[in-house]
Amino acid sequence: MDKGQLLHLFNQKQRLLMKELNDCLKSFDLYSSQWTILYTLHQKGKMTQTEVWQYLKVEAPTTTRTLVRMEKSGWITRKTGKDKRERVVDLTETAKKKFPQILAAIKVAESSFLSNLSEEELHTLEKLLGKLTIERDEA
Amino acid sequence: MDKGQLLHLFNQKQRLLMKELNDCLKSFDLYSSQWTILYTLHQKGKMTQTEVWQYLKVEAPTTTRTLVRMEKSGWITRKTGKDKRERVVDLTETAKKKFPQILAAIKVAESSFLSNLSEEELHTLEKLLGKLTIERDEA
DNA sequence: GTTATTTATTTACCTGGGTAAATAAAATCG
DNA sequence: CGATTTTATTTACCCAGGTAAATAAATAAC
Repeated sequence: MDKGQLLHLFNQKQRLLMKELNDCLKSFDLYSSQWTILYTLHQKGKMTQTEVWQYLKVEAPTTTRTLVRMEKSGWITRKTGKDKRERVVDLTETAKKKFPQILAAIKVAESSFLSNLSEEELHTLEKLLGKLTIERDEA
Repeated sequence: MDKGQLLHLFNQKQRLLMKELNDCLKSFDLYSSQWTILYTLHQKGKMTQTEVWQYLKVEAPTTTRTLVRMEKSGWITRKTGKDKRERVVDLTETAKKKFPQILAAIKVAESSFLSNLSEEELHTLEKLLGKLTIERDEA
């Protein structure tokens, strides 16, 4: 088995998915990463920025930048908490109101992307993806 | 099956892989996308830029930029062909000489990433990834 | 042969992933 | 309490994905 080819395929499909999601979010003035955060906040409610990036496993500076953009475009608020170092992030009313529509559009795109897989294959894929790892030297 | 969660996992693993590959390429002053091009040129020999981006399914401007960087850092040459619009891309001697070492390092990283999958699971994963699609309206 | 169209590439500008280093506030240590 | 260390966030700067529009050369059309 050519592992390089397999991982190349993996990358290409990921880009294809991102492209499709961005396309589908375009009409809402949203981008895929922003949607991920929006969805997370909708599920979990108020979070500090650290909670956000740790949960999404994205680096802090990347998250900061995306959150700043989302604040500017009116999707979230970033209020200073009791601990004045931290920023508490929350959805705006507008975001909450628009959420169902966006979710519906996303679900269409996601279902389309996965449309050739049976329920069983979906489970298999999830299981196999879960096995992909980087072995890190533990100190 | 929560498709959103599955695709989120998909993204996270892809980022993990990219991170690992970039890490492993760091000592060669290379980046994952540059490696992909380097590998392609090693396999296929001289190519025009259009052949490169069409083969890798990456947009032309993205490819141009990466190729310019690779030219600057001495991995490739970009010569004007008979058709003066096109640029023919080729590996430098340095690149050819260093190639085996880099390939070896990459293979270690890739094998590590896939180390929890059996040969059969690798085939299954490839098959499932191949089924991921975006249905485009055909004109 | 001159004009119009296509094709290859580039430029300018987004978003978004990363790292390294700088703040600033809280917590800890002595 | 004052000094040190930790923690949360930000800033600056990479690389890399995308789109839209501009060149420039080749081709096609007239």
